[in-house]
Amino acid sequence: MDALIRRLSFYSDLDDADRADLATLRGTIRNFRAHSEIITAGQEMDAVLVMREGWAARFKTLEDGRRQILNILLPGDIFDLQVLVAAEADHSVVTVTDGSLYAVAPAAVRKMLAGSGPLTMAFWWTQVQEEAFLREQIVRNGRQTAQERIGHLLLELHRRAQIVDQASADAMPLPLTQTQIADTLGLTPIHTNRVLRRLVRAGLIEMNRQWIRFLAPDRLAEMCDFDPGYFHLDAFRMRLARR
Amino acid sequence: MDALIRRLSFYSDLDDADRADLATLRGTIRNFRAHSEIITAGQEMDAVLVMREGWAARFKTLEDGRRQILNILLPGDIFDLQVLVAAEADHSVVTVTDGSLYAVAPAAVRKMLAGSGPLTMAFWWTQVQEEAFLREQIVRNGRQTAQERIGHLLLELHRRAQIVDQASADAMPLPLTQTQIADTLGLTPIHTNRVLRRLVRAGLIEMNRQWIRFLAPDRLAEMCDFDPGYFHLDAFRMRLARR
DNA sequence: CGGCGAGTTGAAGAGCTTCAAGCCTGGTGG
DNA sequence: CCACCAGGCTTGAAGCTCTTCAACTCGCCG
Repeated sequence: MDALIRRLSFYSDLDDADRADLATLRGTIRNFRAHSEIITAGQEMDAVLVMREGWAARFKTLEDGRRQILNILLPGDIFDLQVLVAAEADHSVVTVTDGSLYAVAPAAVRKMLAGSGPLTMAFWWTQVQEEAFLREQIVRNGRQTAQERIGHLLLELHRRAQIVDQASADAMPLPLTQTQIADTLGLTPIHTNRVLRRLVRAGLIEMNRQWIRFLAPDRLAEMCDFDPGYFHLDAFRMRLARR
Repeated sequence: MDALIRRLSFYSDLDDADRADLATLRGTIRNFRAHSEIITAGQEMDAVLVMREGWAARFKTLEDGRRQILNILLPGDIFDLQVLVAAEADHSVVTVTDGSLYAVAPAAVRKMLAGSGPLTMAFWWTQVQEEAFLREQIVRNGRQTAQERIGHLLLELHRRAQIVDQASADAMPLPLTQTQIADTLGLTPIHTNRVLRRLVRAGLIEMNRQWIRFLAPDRLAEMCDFDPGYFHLDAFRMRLARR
């Protein structure tokens, strides 16, 4: 549960008792291969799933096959806390890479959420953050140009990867295909490709099939109006300090 | 707290004790006029706000003034449950009409959430639903045409208004301006206008500045691939029955 | 070595935006 | 009481971003 501990610790200083509580939540580990559909919309859920290793993507498809990725899931991300109250999934999840996840019994999670300690608050936090990612996704796809969207998404993923120790200061693994990026940003793969090439030619990024390097992160951030305030990282630490 | 009770009751059968608990949550009533900014991004939050009467809209603006509405708030909607863990708002809220809201102390809400009764579950539910609305908004704006987006949004609002008794079977008050609809759907007001007129000419809807009537709801729903499954209404009732 | 998935590039076309102008309605003040 | 003004709605015309259709390349795995 390394990525999860790492992520929760980012918000809340967990002591040994908290870590022990977290251990009891662990549940079973399930491995998965790339491109497998872990959850299918309409399916009845029976466990809370937590990403352990690898990347995945929430998505919905329209009748005629158009696909929209809602959010990318990184290690440490929790999906379907909604299983606690909802019977069926309203969207699907597909894996991007090989990896593994924890499947936790809803009852254990519900018990943990009834508490009020640092662990509970940290969990709440991941949910608040997840919602902020969705909101940012709406702004990006609703009001930004293709170039801005791509830059913004890449910077968000980089920051999120850093939080769980999966990225260096100016580079990270990027296992997404250009089609997946396009489906995230409401674009066609063709246009996504053209814009990515343009960013490379402009000397802003460098990339291959598995990695991306940010050559001028500040210029990129300014170009696409990226302000990581919605991560609420500082705010939370301030609040902790205040208690 | 009529709309809130109405909404929570839709998911969970609240008995008198639950209603009494809810009453203690009531907090203070604040009135507002149309077009006032209730919450400004970056502002520190001190209360959980619940819509009582009137409509509002969450939104974010980019540096250069482009505006994106994230979600429309109807009576019974709860905003900023995130105040429980986050210090500052990451988006703004502006009112659409005159109205009023409840301001509830975070401590009271936190206590309520630590429970596990029908009231707590119903609150969780509103949050799950809210997240589903955000996801649907992403699909709409990412992969649907202007005409589909508009039809889909109108049908969603109608369904939500019905839940809190603010709409009849085929009509509802619609206080949004075309510019606000455009800002919700990532379109220009000009194009929004053109498409709305087209829907009217096609005999699908009838509207004026304050009202909309659905003349052929089924045809409209089919045209824009509207499936209210993401409201999770049935799923929840099933789960309740199962306990 | 053959084939498949992913990436790349070109050319034509559609949907939506931008710029521009006029209209309608409700509220305000002389 | 009515003229005026502002905000919202409506319509036209031109233009740009992104899409669609098409073809070709590259790298990898069987």
